Amino acid sequence: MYVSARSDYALRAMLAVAAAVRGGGGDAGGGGTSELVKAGSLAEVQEIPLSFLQGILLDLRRAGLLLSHRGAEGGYALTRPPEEITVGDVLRAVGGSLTTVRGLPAERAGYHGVAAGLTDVWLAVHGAIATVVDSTSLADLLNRTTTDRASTTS
Amino acid sequence: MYVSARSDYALRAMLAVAAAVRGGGGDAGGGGTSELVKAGSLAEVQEIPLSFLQGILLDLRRAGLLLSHRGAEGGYALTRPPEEITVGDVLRAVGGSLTTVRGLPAERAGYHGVAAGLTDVWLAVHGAIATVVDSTSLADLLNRTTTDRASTTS
DNA sequence: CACTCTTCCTACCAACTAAGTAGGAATACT
DNA sequence: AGTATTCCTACTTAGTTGGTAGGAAGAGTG
Repeated sequence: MYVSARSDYALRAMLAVAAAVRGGGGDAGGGGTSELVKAGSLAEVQEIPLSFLQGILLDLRRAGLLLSHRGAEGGYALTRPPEEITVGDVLRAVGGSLTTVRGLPAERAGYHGVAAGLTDVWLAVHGAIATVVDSTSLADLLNRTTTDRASTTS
Repeated sequence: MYVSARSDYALRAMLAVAAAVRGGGGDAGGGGTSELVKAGSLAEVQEIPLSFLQGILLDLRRAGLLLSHRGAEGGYALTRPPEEITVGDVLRAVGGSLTTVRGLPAERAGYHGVAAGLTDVWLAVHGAIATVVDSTSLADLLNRTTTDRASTTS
């Protein structure tokens, strides 16, 4: 499994958005879509090149994971609570299929002869990966961070 | 998980070697390293560019999965019975680590702040993949091929 | 309306990797 | 000596990845 910079950045950005809403405004907010986070602040806090990040945020919005507002007080917010967004959702939003064999989506690798059994292996691997990433939500990751390992040194 | 052409070819070549020994000579051979398969015949039966395959076979030999002999009646053979060689062995021989985050080997991705929990996700994914590929041997794949699905049309 | 701030979108660039090729040196057998 | 094969290095080519630049479109403010 190769995790590209794009996927990595996307996850970090989503986590940062989720955390900002939690810590910044908390549960007090009443209205509809308050607590927007700007791309610039995401880039800064997670050390991601801003213009690169903007393209990623666009993908996440198109995939329906983020909503955005332009203008002076614009920014980004999650469309769903962090409990309902999984790592798999984010990965698929920016990266397409989870497993590919030479660029093709696993099930149509086209083997002949003695290699036919390989298709099953790739499908099994795909299933194993999906199980992990689809059962881990952003909320899980945030809790793990703040309770379990509060800023360990190096 | 991206399966490169290199990894794919490596697995198919190993399977072809294992099958050739099985079908060609069987258990009759007495001496040390009989039943050598030539790179050319592997390339042909699995439709792999020969000179590309040669580099892959070299990696497999260096990793201790194949032995080779030069000269007129030269070729390749497995160093261990196909029951004791797993898919994971082959993948690691040609591809290095199974999971990488932006080129780095998973455990040293270097996250700060709210993203710290991601390391655990990648380790879990790595474990899930390893479980699958390390519990599937070449012999498993050969049996699956010959019994379960003997040359299905298209 | 003018101005500012931010997202949006397109095009582009540089570096790297993957896939494949070519040509020859070493080695083994006849 | 001669031939067949593995071995090894260097190279080419095409595609992807990571990152940058520059503006157009929208949203609020005085």
